[in-house]
Amino acid sequence: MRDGKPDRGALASSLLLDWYDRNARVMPWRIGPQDRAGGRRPDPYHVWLSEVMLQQTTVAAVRDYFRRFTARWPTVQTLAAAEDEQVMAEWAGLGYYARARNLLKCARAVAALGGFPATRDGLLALPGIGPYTASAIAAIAFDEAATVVDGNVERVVARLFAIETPLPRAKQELTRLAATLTPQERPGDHAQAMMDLGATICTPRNPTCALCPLSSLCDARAAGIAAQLPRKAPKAKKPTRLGTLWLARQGDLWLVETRPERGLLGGMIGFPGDDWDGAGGPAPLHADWETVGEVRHTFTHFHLILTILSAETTAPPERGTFSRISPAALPTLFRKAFDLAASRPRPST
DNA sequence: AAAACGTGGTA
DNA sequence: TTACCAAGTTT
Repeated sequence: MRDGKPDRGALASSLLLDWYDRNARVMPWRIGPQDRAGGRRPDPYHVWLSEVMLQQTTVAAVRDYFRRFTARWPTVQTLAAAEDEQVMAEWAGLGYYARARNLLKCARAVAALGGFPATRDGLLALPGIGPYTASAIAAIAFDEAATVVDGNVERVVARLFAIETPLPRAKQELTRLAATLTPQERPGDHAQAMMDLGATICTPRNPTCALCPLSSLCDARAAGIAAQLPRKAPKAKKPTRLGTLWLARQGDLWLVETRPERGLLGGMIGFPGDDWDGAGGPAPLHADWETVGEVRHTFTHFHLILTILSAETTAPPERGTFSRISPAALPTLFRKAFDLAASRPRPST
């Protein structure tokens, strides 16, 4: 620019936006580039809700959850007024349950404020909103020229500038470089374009460079190392843990307990179990327990193999409460155990 | 600052 | 089956 050379960031952004105008993915929470140009704005509530759901979660998994949440709670005020258990139940199966707890805290804070803060800094102060989400909402809902850096953007930028430093060490440099691409005009479309490009063209394994609007500017492409970037530090092997789950039944009622707010599956309904450390533990009530099978499940940082014990009983429990449950309100691990025990034939009365 | 925190799809 | 990956945040 000042030196007369074309600004690489501005050129990249321009090419990217042209591509986005023709190739933007359609999503329930998104205002497409055409409507956007016509002056339509996305509802900040929709942007926030979708962004939180999309944290470490695929678009395919989020779609139906987003539709159910917005059908049931059309505004942040209605969500703020919802009961915790209802929101946790609606989130069940989506994972990372701290998001749902923070979602409610955030909705209540926003309702108390009378609306969403319109700046990145203001958004950053809210629970469950970190650097990525604050930038995304600021850019998409409020046209702030904030730089959005998610896994897609890290990959696109690492390749565009051929950054060979492995993640997470490269994070700061990638953020700095991503900022050189962020335009003052259409920052929200730019952010979504970067993510669409990363999700559909500049993919982790086999990038389709032939279709990429930025291929002529891409250093990694020129060096023939696009598919090798970004480099990542090797991950630790997951340990395997063993445990037991007790599924006690009284007709249509099952013995369940609400898990502590903090920690794994926090705040969710679950069946009583031991500590999943292989040591076993006392059953929640005295009964003639029958082994009905085994459930294997993998969490972020360990594999789990649970023995599922079941009993039909009227004995008083030492833990938990007998309740009518909806399998859909259970985290996936417990839903697997439920499916096993519930499908078990039992003596008719 | 490293570790905790879910799930389902894909190679 | 195993490992990686997906619009990260919190402690």
